[in-house]
Amino acid sequence: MTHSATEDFLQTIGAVNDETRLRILRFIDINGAVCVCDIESAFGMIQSRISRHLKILKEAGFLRVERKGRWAYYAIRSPLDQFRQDILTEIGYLELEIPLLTQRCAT
Amino acid sequence: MTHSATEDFLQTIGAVNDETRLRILRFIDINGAVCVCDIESAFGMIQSRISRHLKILKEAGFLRVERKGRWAYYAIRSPLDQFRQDILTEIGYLELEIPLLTQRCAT
DNA sequence: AATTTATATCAAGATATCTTGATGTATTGG
DNA sequence: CCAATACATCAAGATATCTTGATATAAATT
Repeated sequence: MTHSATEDFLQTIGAVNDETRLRILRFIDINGAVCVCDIESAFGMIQSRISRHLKILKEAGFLRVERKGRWAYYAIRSPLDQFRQDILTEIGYLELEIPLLTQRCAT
Repeated sequence: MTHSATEDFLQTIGAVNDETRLRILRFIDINGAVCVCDIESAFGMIQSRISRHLKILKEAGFLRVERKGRWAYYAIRSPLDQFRQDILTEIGYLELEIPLLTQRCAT
């Protein structure tokens, strides 16, 4: 399904209208490509919740996925258009609680 | 009540996460200071609905109000910070249905 | 002072979004 | 082949947001 510019705008805006997604987006921005279980353990949130938020961020054009074996690596989509880049920059100014990526789940 | 940077961001984003508000914001951006009844008649929406959306846009930092007699004139707040300006610019690219301001209600 | 006009706000129903727990699918390792 | 792991998706309840209609306030007009 294709999107009008307005639908695209609202989808982009809607994706960053949630603090959990802001934190996840920033976490990925800081750490680069990470798999779902990395986020899950760093944030202490259940998997379905993380998966859902990643899907929303991906469909809004902020993230890309690359599957390797059983893992799905999410990273900031590149290149980002100017507007999404502006949003990401703005998110960088917020005082979000971003957990540390202490250990990676992929062996 | 004061806001954290994150709350401010979410309030700003939340304000433009609604197509009606995008249209109202753009309408004001195009026409300059307008009163509530101008918007009401141009959009063919009931007054409480317009009033509510204006309040949300004002509290999110996009609009200012100036009261003159019984009218309340809403205009784009100036100066706008860079991020809100970026958002407003982006809204300018959308194909929104913006009604014409044919007649002003203030005599 | 009473009425009209412009605007704001509130309560209630409709709609959308978020979270959780359960289930489904695919890949890897035994 | 079977079990375990990583991830996706769905259904249901909780929460938030939007719309409408009713009511409140305040200024202007009579």
